[in-house]
Parts: sequence; C-alpha cells; structure tokens
Amino acid sequence: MPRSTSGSNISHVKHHNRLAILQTLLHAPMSRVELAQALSVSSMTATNLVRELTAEGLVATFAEPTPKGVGRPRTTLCIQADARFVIGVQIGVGVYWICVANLVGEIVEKHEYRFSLKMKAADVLQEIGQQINRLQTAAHEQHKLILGVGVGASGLVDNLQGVNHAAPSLGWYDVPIRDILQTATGLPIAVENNVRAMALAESFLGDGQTADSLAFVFGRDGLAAGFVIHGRLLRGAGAGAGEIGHIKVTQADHTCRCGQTGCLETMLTEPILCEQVAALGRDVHQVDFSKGRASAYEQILTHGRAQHPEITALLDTFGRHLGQALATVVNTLNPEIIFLGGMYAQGIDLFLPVVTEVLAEHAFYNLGEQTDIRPSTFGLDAGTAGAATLALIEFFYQTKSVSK
Amino acid sequence: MPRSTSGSNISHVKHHNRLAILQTLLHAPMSRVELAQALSVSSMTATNLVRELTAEGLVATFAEPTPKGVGRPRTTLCIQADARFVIGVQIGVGVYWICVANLVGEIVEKHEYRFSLKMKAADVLQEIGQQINRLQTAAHEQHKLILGVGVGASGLVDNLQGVNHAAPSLGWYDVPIRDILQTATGLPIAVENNVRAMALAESFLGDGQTADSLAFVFGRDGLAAGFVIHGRLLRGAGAGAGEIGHIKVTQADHTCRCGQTGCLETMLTEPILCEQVAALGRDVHQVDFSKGRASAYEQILTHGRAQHPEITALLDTFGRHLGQALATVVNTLNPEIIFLGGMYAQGIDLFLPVVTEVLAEHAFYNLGEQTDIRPSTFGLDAGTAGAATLALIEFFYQTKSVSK
DNA sequence: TCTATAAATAAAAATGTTTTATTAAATACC
DNA sequence: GGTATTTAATAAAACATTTTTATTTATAGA
Repeated sequence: MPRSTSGSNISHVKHHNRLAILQTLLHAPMSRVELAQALSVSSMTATNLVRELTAEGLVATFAEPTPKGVGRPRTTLCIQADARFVIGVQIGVGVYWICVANLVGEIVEKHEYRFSLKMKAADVLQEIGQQINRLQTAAHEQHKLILGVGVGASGLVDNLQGVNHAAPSLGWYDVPIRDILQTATGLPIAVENNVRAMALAESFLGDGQTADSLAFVFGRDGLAAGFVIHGRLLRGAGAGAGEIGHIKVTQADHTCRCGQTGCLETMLTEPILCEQVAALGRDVHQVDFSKGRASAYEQILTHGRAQHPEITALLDTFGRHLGQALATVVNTLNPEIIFLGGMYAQGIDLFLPVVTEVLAEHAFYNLGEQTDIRPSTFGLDAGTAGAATLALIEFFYQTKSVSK
Repeated sequence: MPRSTSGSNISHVKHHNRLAILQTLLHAPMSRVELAQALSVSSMTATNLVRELTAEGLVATFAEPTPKGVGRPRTTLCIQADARFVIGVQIGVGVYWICVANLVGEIVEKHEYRFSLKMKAADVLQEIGQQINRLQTAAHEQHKLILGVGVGASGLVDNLQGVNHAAPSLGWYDVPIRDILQTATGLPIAVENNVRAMALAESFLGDGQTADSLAFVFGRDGLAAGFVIHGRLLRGAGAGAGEIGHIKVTQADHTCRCGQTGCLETMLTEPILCEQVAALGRDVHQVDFSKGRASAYEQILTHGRAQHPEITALLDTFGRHLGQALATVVNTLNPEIIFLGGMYAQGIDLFLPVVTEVLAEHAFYNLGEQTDIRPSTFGLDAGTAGAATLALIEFFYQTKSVSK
C-alpha cells in the first residue's frame, strides 16, 4: 500500500457509525438497543443516527411480529429496501444482462440482450448505455432514484481506472468502459472483473457473509476465480487476481484463446466437455447438439445423473481436474469457502463427490477437508447480482470491500 | 468475516491518530506540520499527540541537518528507536535463531542455537524459553523494556490460537507454541508461519512498504510463500495460506516429506538440487559435499557463475521450474512484487533471467512483465526480521496487518 | 389500577478535534 | 543592524459528536 496511514476525526466517526448502521441493518434487522450493542456504541448514538436515517427514508420500521416480553417493546428497524436502486450489468460472450436491484440486493427486473462479437467494444457499450438510459428514464417516471451502475466483464478489468485491459474472449483490449458509460448515461459507473464481482456478492449478500475469506470459481466459456480476503476483494496489481484459468498444467494440450498452450482453462470449460462428449460418437452419447451448447450441457448432465457409462467417465475426469484446480487454490490462499458458479454449479451434484475426494488428497495436510465447497448462492443470477453488489458497495454501503 | 462492522467514538479517534503518528514517523521522520499534512489532521492535533508521545519517550527530535528556509525551522521528529525492544525467534529445521530488535526493526543482537530433531517440541520450546529469559534478564539489567516475542515456524501456524497445527519438516503437530512460551517467559507471544512473517517484514519495514500487495517465496529445505494483500497478511482459514510447495505438478516424482507425491516442493529445494548435482558424479561436478549442504550450495552457485556446463544446465532447469511456480502465484494473486528468499535469493543473479523469461511466457497476458521480482530486503536475516516485525506490529504499532 | 421492566429520548457532561489568534525563530530587505 | 516577512509551534476558544445520567414511554403481570 502507499502506506497512507490517514488520521481521523469526529466527523469521520459519525460517517463511519452511520455506514455501520446501514451495513448492520442490511444483514440483520434489529432495534436501536441491539444496534447500539452490535456496534459497541451508546443507545443515544444509535437513536440519533437512526433518526437521521429514518428522516432520509433509508431506514424504516420492520413489519413486525412484535417481540414479546416485559417492558417497552423494541421497534425493529430495517433498510427501506426500495429507497434507492442500482443497475447491474454483466457482459458475457456475445450476450449481456442488465438488472435493476434495490438496497437489499433484490433484483427487481432483469433483461438479456445479445450482441455480435464482430462489433467494436465502444459500440457494444453504446448499446448498453442506451439500455441503461431506458431503465433510468423509467425509474425517473416512477420517482425511483438510481445511485449508479456496476459493470462486470471478463478479463483484466481495472476497477480504479475503469478500463478493461485485456479480454481475449471478447477481443477487447484497453477499453475504457467507465468513461464510455459515464458519458453515455451520466451515472456513476463502477467496473470490475465479472467473477470477482460474483465473489463480492457472495461475501456481501450471499452465503459467504460470515466467512473471513472465500473464493468463487466460475466455469463456462472460460475458467476464472475471484477472492475475497478479510472482507475485501482481491484485485491484483495488474487487475489479474483470479486468472487461474491460465495456470499452466502439463495435462492440458489444447491451445487456449489467450494464445498460450497448457492453460488449465482448456480442460475445464463447457466447449471442451461438449467436444469430448461429441467425440464419443452420436450412437454412444445420444446428445442433441443442434439446440445450442447450453442445452447440450444440460443433456450431458442428465445422462450423467442417469449413470451413462462413457459420459459418467468423462464427467469424473472433468471433476477430478476441477478438484486439482481447487487444490491449487486451497494450497495458495486457503479460503474458508469455495463457491462454484456457472457450469460447475449446475453439475455440482455430479462433481462434488470426486472434487471433495481429490481436494482432500491434493491439499496440504487437512486443508482440503476443512474447505467448504458449495454452489453459488445466486445461481444463474450470480453475474448480475455481482454487478449490482458492486454498485451497492461503491455507491451506497461504502464498505472497504472496494478499495480506492 | 464475522461481519463485525463495529462502531467508533472519539477515544478510538485519538488512539487511531496516535498509532498513525507512530507508523508514519517509523517510515519517514518529519515535523509536526508535515505529520498534520500526512494524516490530514490539524497541526494542533499533531502537536498535542507528539507532546504525549515525547513525554512517554517514544518520539524524539531527529538528529538534524536543520532544514533551511525562511521562517521558523521545523523540528524533525522520529521514533526513539531504543525506547522499547522486541524479541524475534525463528525456528528452523534443527536450528533456531533469536534476535533482539528495537522499535525501528534494527536487530541489535542475534544468536543461533541448534537442537536435535529427536527432541519433543515442548522440550525445544522450553529451551527457547530459557534463551528468551536470558535475554530478558540482560535487558532488565540495562533498563531496557521488552514488549513481547514474535515466533516464526514452518507449517500450519495458527496466529489466533498460537498453535502449530502441522509442521512435517519438524514432526510437530498441534503444538501450542504460544501457551508454552508464555508460561515459560511471562512475555506476550505472537506466533506465525515463518514465511508469512518474512512477507510481513518486507511490507512493514522492507522494500515492499509502498506496494499494495506482495508475495514472499522462500526456498531451502522446503518451499513456501507468504502474501500481504492490502497491507494485511493473508493467513488462510486453516492457517494454510502460502503452502504453494504442496501444489501438485506432474513433473514432480519424488515423495514429499508431507507424505504425498507430485508436490512442487520436491523440485525446488536445496536437498533436491544437491542430489541432482551429486548424481553428475564427482568427476563432473567437483563439489565438496563434506562441509554440509550450505557450503555445497554455495559451491554449486560458484560453478554456475563460472558457466560450468552441466551445473548451469541443472540451474537453468531449476530456475525454469521456479519461474513456473511464480507464474502460478501471479495468475492467482497477481502481486505487485515477489520477493525471493533463502536459496532463491542467494542465487538470484543466476535464476532471475530464466525466471523472468518463463514468467513472461506463463503468466496471463502481460502480468508477468508487470511483476517486480527481487531478493529479500533482509537477506539471511529475513526469518528473524520477520519474527521481530510480527512482535512490533502486534505489541507496538498495531497496524491492521495482524488481524484479531 | 399499580408496579416492575425495558426501550427510547432528553439534557448535561465529557472528549478530542478544528479554528482563530498568538508567540517563536528563522531569513530577507532596506 | 533593525524591521518586515515568513513559517512553525502553541494557546485559547469554538465545535461536533459521543457518553452519562435522568426522564419518559410502553408493555406485562399482580
């Protein structure tokens, strides 16, 4: 760090306490006394700040099952979920999703749009900007306030500069996502690598809330990870933290879309698995590949669940490689939880046994057994939920999860 | 994290500012006005806190080349280096080192002691406790105050519990280091994995001070790493962060001392390299192995520097594997700097070219070129400096580097 | 209805910071 | 060489926010 041991003062204290109340109420509605206890402040401080927040419409009385007992009953408080909104954008390969989420991270609407990979990045972003503006106009008419936009995209996405330095899967290099969207929409924009954003969502709103450290491992067209350590997102000096898909392993022989060979990613994606299944021959695999890869993968999983011998063997090998990849993560960062997303989450029932076994074998000492492996909390919404969470944290809750 | 968004108050502010002044003065002596600027507080706050710290003997006027210029000259302040002391202990394989360091991390004395690997852990720790007590008594006689002890040992060292859960190289399992030494010495004890402590020292006192994230990769009897992220040490849920020596790679065929096969560690240690050189035959390698491994390794490096063909080839392969290991670290955490320690630091002139080349090739996009690879700031003192730094941080500077 | 109990609020006290004014120690200029 | 200028450090007063202590409010139970 540029060792900026900054000083503090009394107005920082108030700001800090105010944010602490918002964050605390987000994760658990409670009364003023309970807030005071939770934050280790006096009940007057809680009362005063709650008064302000209520006046601003950010905090409300919780729809009560009034707690019973002797004495004046406590009034439970909660975040006024619909007091503000954010927009989340996930940019995938040839497709993007836009959602509107409220202050508690509930997705109130979500849209999917496709784009041609031949389009220039700036043009795709202009389109996205138009969709954002549409949502913004609609929100304005309903007197809904949009705080800002979170954007997740694959590649070396630099949060500080707002630039996607390199995304081989999109063919995007040094694209100034933030500047383009800021100009197009007039809204504050926060950008991040898509998988890192998913990890952030697990930590802030998902099942990772109580974990001190977690990893999110996502697979689909590629393989990448995101890490939250000490409640903060690990970004890396060159925005490259989590690019585990490009770790070199000698079993891998395909050429990767990044141009190199031996990348772990070339063993653990949906295209590769589909290719392996297809190579079995139509008579053996009985998968209809004409309906697209998403459908094909679903069929493969169905066959796996029905104990189809050849497909089960392929899935077992696939799971074994995934286990080895996770073992590398465990031996490096030793996270408390590893969330699996994308295709790994869809087939988790098939992968988990073998992943667990390989992890126990390949992780140092008993670190494998200690690691909690589970599917993403948000399922297929992981990407948009991540982008929305990014915006919520940057523009509302301001936790230190997102560093400046 | 157990999401403990704690509140703050005015006394926290004072405590925070006091520590901020100490940390700032440690890294750069400066005047009251400069301090005020650096911390973004008023000059009165700086003045008042400096008055208290000076009264306690912790801050002093810097031996001046009085800065010239119009107006009253500023009086430069600095940490009173010898106001307090800490003890640092590094436990190696069959040997341990104890040092006494002052508040600016200068090692004022250092001792080496050997122990038999057949001894029980508790007995070794009793001996260490005695040596600590000897130093403590001497310090007492000179009216020097010892704040506490930092201990670094290899293995799954749990800082919170003060326990070494598993150290295959020592044969230690679930050894309560902190409790034993606390009882034996009556001093506050902080324990940590040795390589993580080295990383901490680079971040707090070494060349990594300005880096936001760094890795320390150490090789000798084994291979391990330590990571500092956002200025905080990454420990891992099971105290296993940095155990990269036990990542499985298919090139590795030796059985590791951890009991498994395929561990990266089995390709990148001093014993392995010595074995490979010895296998060349005495006529070829011309290394005298009778003077111990340390000497043998020095000779091997000397031959390497003299372009000895067979040894150069072995060192090249060794460096290549090291480069691959670092590429895995870069693709996972993407640290700003990687420090090399132990045997890697000793031979860095020979390894760096090939390491740089392999890293550039194997890291994603341009992340390899961006990574600064350099030898440990503290050379052969890395271990004790790390242990002392741990104590300084835990018992004096209280940065968030060490989490509670 | 009265008493006990606990939550929430009001008023007063406490604390550490910032602001404004003053003093201290040096150089620059006439 | 004396006086003005400049900048650092300190002193006193003002300020913001928290905590402490006392009071009010709302419920259950006798």
